[in-house]
Amino acid sequence: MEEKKTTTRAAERALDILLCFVEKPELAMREIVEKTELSKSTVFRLLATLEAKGFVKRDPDTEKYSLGFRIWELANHINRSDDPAILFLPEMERLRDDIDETVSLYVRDGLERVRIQAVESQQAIRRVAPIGARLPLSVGASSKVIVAYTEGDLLGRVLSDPMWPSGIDRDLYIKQLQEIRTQEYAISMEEREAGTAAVSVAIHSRAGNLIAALVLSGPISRMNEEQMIQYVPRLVKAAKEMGKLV
Amino acid sequence: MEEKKTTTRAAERALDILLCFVEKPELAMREIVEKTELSKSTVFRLLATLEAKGFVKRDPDTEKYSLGFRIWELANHINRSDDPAILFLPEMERLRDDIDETVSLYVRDGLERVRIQAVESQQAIRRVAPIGARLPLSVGASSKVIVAYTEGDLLGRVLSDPMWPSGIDRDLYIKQLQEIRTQEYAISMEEREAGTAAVSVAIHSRAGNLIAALVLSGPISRMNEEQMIQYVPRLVKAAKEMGKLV
DNA sequence: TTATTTTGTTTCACCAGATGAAACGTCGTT
DNA sequence: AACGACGTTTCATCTGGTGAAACAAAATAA
Repeated sequence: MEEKKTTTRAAERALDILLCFVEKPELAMREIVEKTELSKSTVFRLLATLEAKGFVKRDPDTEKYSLGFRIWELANHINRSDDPAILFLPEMERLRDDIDETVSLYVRDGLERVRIQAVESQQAIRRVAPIGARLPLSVGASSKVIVAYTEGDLLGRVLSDPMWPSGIDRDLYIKQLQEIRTQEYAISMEEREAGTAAVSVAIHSRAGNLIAALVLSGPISRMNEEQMIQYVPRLVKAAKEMGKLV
Repeated sequence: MEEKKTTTRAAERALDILLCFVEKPELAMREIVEKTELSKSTVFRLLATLEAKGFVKRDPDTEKYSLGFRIWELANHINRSDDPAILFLPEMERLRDDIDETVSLYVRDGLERVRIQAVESQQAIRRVAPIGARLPLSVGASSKVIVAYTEGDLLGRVLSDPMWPSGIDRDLYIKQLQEIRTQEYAISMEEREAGTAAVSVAIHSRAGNLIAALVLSGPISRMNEEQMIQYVPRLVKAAKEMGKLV
């Protein structure tokens, strides 16, 4: 699509290696070679660089790599309020007040999504949304948003996950992802839970990275497809506002 | 000194830029150029790379850079128990039990040190050590250990800090740093607080990075110079053990 | 206002140094 | 002993990272 090449390959690759640890906390060099599709020598050298700077460490027994103390050090210097869960809360509340359905925020963790923030509708019948809940990436509107906008071979790994539900058609799933990328929202009707519908959009940073999936969910009695589509512009607006904060 | 060159320059430099944010949470490009002593073009390109991957973000108004959401993301995937404050606690307790003086752990934050962990002596007269206390890098045994083993121009910045105490001789301070690097421990007698003495050693990661300063402190009535020097081997042993954990 | 400085962005020719293939080492397994 | 899996090192090739310098934009001075 866009062709901007003001980036440095070697650095880019080193950062990619760091991001591998989001999938799995401990990695052998071989696994990193597979994930990044770089040559053994390159990964070896970049890992040596990262290790020398303390960004990764290596267990001398298992010889596996994991994130090093520098990450911990940097994390201490990142503003607590940079946590999307805190940063996005006011905008989520505004959205909930406008529509009065439950609003959730999901980020990916490996092959799952985690609800890191939620504000519930104030109606008697409402979707309850405990923070911290973990759900698979195979079903649900926000799952598809996350997979649709994540670069790399996440899709392949989700599809080949042994936990993939036998009731779900892989080809349909792939087709839905395409649709999501063009229409920029995802809808699910009673996909994971009977009686529940949801509509989700992606939150991107200014640089274009996927930060999280924003979801509006409620009972199908109030949320038919037509209704949900009418909510989309409001959702998109909220996601844009949130993106600006990151 | 040591000549190992299995590292990648570009990646190394990108990581150096990230570490600049430990000093100051918001940096203009110019400041990063100064700190890293790289050329403008290089910093510009590397920042673009870091921004594209979400490791730094740029405030569109001030045009200043700060750490991005990826750091937050990685931080969520680092084991909570990788925090030195938790990781080193058992070894600190062992040390305290052996010597029965207060043991503290300091890390640097800008031009200060922060006590991130402490276990106190169980004697009636003892050094009390509240966790979270912030002290200047100009005085105290652990300050000098931190400055002595930190690469880059930390020393210059400490010396030119307007907060430098007028009572302390800069040349003496520099000389003491040299001594610390050769003898591998630092001693302070009533330097910051009357009646208190301290002996400190560095904790290095296996890769050779300074993680923290380990300090034993107590009343001068029990801690004369001779006595403290006898404690050094035990301190060094503890620091070695801790270094293995990182 | 115009001149000057400071800071950020883009271009470009050069060649340092990043790269991947392949060889080598070192385990553990059959 | 032969094999395979994984990590390490070497090396010839040539990509792509580099800094200087030009350019642009914005702030400050005059």
